[in-house]
Amino acid sequence: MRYSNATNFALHTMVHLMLQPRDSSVGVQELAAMQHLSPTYLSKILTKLTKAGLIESTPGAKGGYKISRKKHEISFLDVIHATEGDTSLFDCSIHHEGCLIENVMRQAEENMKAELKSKLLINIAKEAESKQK
Amino acid sequence: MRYSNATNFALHTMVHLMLQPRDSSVGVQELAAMQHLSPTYLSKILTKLTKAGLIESTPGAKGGYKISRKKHEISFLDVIHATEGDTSLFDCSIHHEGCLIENVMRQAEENMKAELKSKLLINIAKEAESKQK
DNA sequence: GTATTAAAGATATTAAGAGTCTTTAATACC
DNA sequence: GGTATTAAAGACTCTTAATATCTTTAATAC
Repeated sequence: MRYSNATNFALHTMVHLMLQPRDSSVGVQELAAMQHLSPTYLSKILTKLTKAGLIESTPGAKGGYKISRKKHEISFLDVIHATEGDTSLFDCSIHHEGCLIENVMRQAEENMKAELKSKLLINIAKEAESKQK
Repeated sequence: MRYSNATNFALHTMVHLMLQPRDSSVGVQELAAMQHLSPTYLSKILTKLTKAGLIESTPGAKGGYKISRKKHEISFLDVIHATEGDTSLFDCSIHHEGCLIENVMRQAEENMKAELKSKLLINIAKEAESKQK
């Protein structure tokens, strides 16, 4: 059980976009080159982020992607939801109601999600920025 | 991303074995029938649990599986490790050292694992037993 | 109109999970 | 020792999801 590579790429791209000057779009070629990915592949991931409202896309010449207005509210969990979908880590197909085992697993998952929801990407971006200097 | 079915079956089987009278072995046929699984499939899962030291197997006539002596120390995490392996939920292949994103993900994972380590199967077994009565 | 760029669709490849079948080894019982 | 029983191990199949590429379409700037 592992988060997909797409989630990793998405998180790094999000942080990168957060560090761009206001209202400047970055094309998929540049973003893909940065992470050594093919543009078409990263494009799939970026479309998911766009549909989730985490970034905004403008097609056409001089187009590209930029971070959404919600920049300061975007959490790790938001990105994970966008790329992984909103599925449960654990599903007890045997006992449909009130499975004791499932209750424990679900609680652990909820706590992890709560933590990932409390971690904002903007803080990572700021930390990365100050490290570079 | 989801825990495998094997983990679910393993957890249920463990609880069942915990509720057996002391030193009585249960065969894979019985365990499989209970969960509507084929014996050969469940056997694969049971072998993992055996190798992890969570249950003990005796081959041959009148053989089968029984819970290990560590009965009162076995946690959810122990079973998950046995079936899922000991891999990380998240791996940042880009920045090998001190990736800020990876740090956050790893911390969340560690916290979840700590919680699953604190939850003992024996308590679930006892609760299930008292519910049946 | 032309160049540029995101979105969408079709498709191919790979990896992992799920599951079966067969063979081998160990044990109990006669 | 022989037979029935049962776990372990290996080979193999099937299905699904992730990964990835290529092509076409639509939108935008100039």
